[in-house]
Amino acid sequence: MARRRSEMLTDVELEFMIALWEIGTGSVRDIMGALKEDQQRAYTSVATVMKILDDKGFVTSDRKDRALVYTPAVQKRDYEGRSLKNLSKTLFGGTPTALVARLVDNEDLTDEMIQEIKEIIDTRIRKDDG
Amino acid sequence: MARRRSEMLTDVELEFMIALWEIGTGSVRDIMGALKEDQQRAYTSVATVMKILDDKGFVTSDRKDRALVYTPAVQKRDYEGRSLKNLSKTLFGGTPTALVARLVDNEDLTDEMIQEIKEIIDTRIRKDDG
DNA sequence: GATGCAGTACTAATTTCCTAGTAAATAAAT
DNA sequence: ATTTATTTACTAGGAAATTAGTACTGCATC
Repeated sequence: MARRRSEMLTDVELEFMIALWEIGTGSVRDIMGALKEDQQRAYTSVATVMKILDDKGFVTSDRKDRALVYTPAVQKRDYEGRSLKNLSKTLFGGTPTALVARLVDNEDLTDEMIQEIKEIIDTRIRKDDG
Repeated sequence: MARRRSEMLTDVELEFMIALWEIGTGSVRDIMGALKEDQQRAYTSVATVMKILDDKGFVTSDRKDRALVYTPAVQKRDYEGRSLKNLSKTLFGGTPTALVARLVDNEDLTDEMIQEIKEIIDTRIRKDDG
């Protein structure tokens, strides 16, 4: 039986998308340059995965001179939201509150982080009221 | 070249683990019964994946009569935390605050949900102080 | 025109994932 | 005792993921 391709990125795909999001637009060579030290790959590996990302609709490609130049078709913030929704759905019964509960449960969150989170929420509440 | 097995669950593995977490302990037959309507599989499919989960260390197995009885070796709350940490690391620069910011950014969060989240945070802050 | 370089397409090897069938073992039933 | 049912072990095969080599194409330069 078959698997249909997920609408979520695989680990390596995500690495490459992050590199592309950072530089905005770029060729395979550019993306290679934007990859972190520990995730360097051969040129052809990057090219292959970028083509897959094109097939999946995560990027678009345009030819500039000889080289293909890739541009994100999905914005990082959108994908972040998609990831959170996915996680919420699969592991937290679709309730983001349960997700937050588990998050602040984490003992290695500092007081500063908690405070920051509180401010984010409060700001959001004020925005709704005003 | 190779891929190393991730310490994260795959989609189907997660489905089965959720079923097992719900019933606490159970045989392949029990897990099948705990699967949702739209994720029914053949007995042998479940058995195969449960064996993989055993290999990966997510469950332990004990023989009761003829049947193998599986028990989670990783608690759901631990895996939830692991997932959040993973997401935070890969997509939010390791800062949970950025994750929350994106979460409350989601327009289909109701006012009630936001309020609930606020209370979770406030409770956590009070707990720290007291 | 031959040579070299850059880039893409094609191909391939390996591993995991996913699904499930078949075989073998064991127990229950007739 | 033979059949039937249950369960695990073994096996298999296609799809996707990961990595990268090789071949081909187009351009520039000698």
